[in-house]
Amino acid sequence: MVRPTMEDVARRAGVSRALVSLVMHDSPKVSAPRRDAVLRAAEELGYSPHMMARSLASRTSTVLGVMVSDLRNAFFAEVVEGLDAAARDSGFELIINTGGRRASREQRALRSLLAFRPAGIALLSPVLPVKSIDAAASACPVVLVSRSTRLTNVDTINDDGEAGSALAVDHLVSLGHTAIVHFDGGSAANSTSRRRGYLAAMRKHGLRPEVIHSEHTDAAGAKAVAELLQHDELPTALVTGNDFNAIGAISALEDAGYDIPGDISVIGYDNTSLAALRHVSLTTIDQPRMEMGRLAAEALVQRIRGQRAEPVRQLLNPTLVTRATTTEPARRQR
Amino acid sequence: MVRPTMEDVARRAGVSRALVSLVMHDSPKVSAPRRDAVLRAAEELGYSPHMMARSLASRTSTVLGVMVSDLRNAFFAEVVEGLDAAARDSGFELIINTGGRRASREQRALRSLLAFRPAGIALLSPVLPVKSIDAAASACPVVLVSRSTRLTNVDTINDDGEAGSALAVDHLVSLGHTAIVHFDGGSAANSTSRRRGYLAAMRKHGLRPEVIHSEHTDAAGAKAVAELLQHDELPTALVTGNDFNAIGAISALEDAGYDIPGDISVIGYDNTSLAALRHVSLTTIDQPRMEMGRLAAEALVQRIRGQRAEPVRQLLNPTLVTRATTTEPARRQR
DNA sequence: TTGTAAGCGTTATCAC
DNA sequence: GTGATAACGCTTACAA
Repeated sequence: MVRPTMEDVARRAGVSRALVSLVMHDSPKVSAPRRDAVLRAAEELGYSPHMMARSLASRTSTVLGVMVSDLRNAFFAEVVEGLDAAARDSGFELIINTGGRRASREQRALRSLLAFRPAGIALLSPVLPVKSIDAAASACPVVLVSRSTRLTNVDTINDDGEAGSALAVDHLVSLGHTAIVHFDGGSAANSTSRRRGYLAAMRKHGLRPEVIHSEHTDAAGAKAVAELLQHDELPTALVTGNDFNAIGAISALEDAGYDIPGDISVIGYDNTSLAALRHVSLTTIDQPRMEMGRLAAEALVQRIRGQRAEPVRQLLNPTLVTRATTTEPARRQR
Repeated sequence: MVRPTMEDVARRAGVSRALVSLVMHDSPKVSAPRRDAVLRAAEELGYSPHMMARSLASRTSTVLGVMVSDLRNAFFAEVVEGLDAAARDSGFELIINTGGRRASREQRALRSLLAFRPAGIALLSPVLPVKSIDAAASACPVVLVSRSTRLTNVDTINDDGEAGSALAVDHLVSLGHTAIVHFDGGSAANSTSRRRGYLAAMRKHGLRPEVIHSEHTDAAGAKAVAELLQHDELPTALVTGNDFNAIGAISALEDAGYDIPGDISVIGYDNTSLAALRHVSLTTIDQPRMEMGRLAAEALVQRIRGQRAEPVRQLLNPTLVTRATTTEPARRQR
């Protein structure tokens, strides 16, 4: 388990350590024969540079710290995948910690990351207090995904939840719907902006908004439908808080004898992989999650390279994915 | 961005660097007043130890390298989550790289990880050649998840795909089914053992097996049903290669006018989050994915601590999750 | 072009 | 208990 060092390579190649260092960074100012000798010696010994030692000596880092609440959440997993791809392109490695959406655990995770003196840190939807974020930002560049801030030394990458909900409402209105109800996402981080977008869009079209409180699960979607069924008159369309909620709602509506989309159109949010299943085929709102990860990494790299000082405020546009759960309203109201 | 060092803390507390080091490791052989002085100085300066320097000087590492093909795959995301939890419990951090299931990329990812001189490495379902794995194992402890090996210096954590399929067949047989068809997973890494388990279980029960070639997607499931419908006589039950395939099959069968499970019982594999949706409510086979991650981390930690030299060969038992897509066969055959 | 030597921020081994 | 001092594996002026 004891690996060869630069010293070993130097000795074997009959040169100095500094020369080996130059070769490893393929510096142009090394003569061909020496370079070959070094490369051969390294090859024979199975030498590979020691990143930590390199980092320490050069006072630079090729590590990007990432704090994510939970990788099982497909949203974060995709953002991390985007981060990873962009980081690799720029020669960085990811060191990942989970925070479980609990401030205390996030605090610890952040401290661990900082101990590696990373070149930059990406915080995905953190619940950390602003002062912790500010403190981190004074140690290295920081980018926030799915969270806003006024800190000018911190970049942010967000998806435009208001625009997404507006897209959903606009789509339904263009199909002829006027009675459109929103199932909201309760305490989830993104539900406020989604609700706000729904309300604004309804008002814009001169329609009366109605919000039923729900959560981001299929059980909650079914429960919200139960509540809805108490009404004298049913809406012709539903804008749900996310795909799971939509699936639960559809299932409950079908159980109650309604046809989707014949009787009621339903639209989800997130375009999770299940929305694409032919069994589900859910019309929904897509956010460019991988893209968000890429942009986060790029924002960090720019700051690391000192190419930018002003904060970046990315607000990504969601798009509508039309599938089989939305159509024109039935004529039953006449 | 220039952070205080141990030297700074020592100076401010009026002690030597060595003493600060002792305090940071809360060594018992430091007098209370000195310890307090050091702690206060550290606090005031916002000092935090430099992991890389510590690693270098102590010739130890608190880093676990992880290579995963794709975090968007829920299976791997959950395994990583388990790794992360167990690593944190033992004081390790994860540094993650993706390999995209391409040997060349995996090779590069592995090299990157090794450059950090990690304490151990976890390879999730790698397609790397054995010799690369062996080479890595000569640098540090290595654990393989979802891949077997004869290398005795490498541990493996696998789920028992044969047992899982047998569980599915046994369940159906106990309900009274005899005409049970398998949709296999094609070129996927796990499909061979699942198919083998199906075949063995059918033989065990004295039943005639029938395999229809398919893939791990819902579209493939639907396609396999189309093929099935050419038959004169339909089976009463389906053992599919995974949950997506099952959903696609169910959807296609319903479109063709069959009731699930009234006419045909269907069983999935993986217990993905979508199987639990009430709209789907799929009977399926569950593998303890988080647990696999935990065990992988523990295997590494044991080797790192020198507590074990013999290889670990974990074969985890899957379990049957009974939901709404399986029931007794209809009597139509009489 | 190549070598020398002084760090980088720690830990570890000694003396005291 | 506490403090020098020599590593750890590498980079980087600066000399040669």
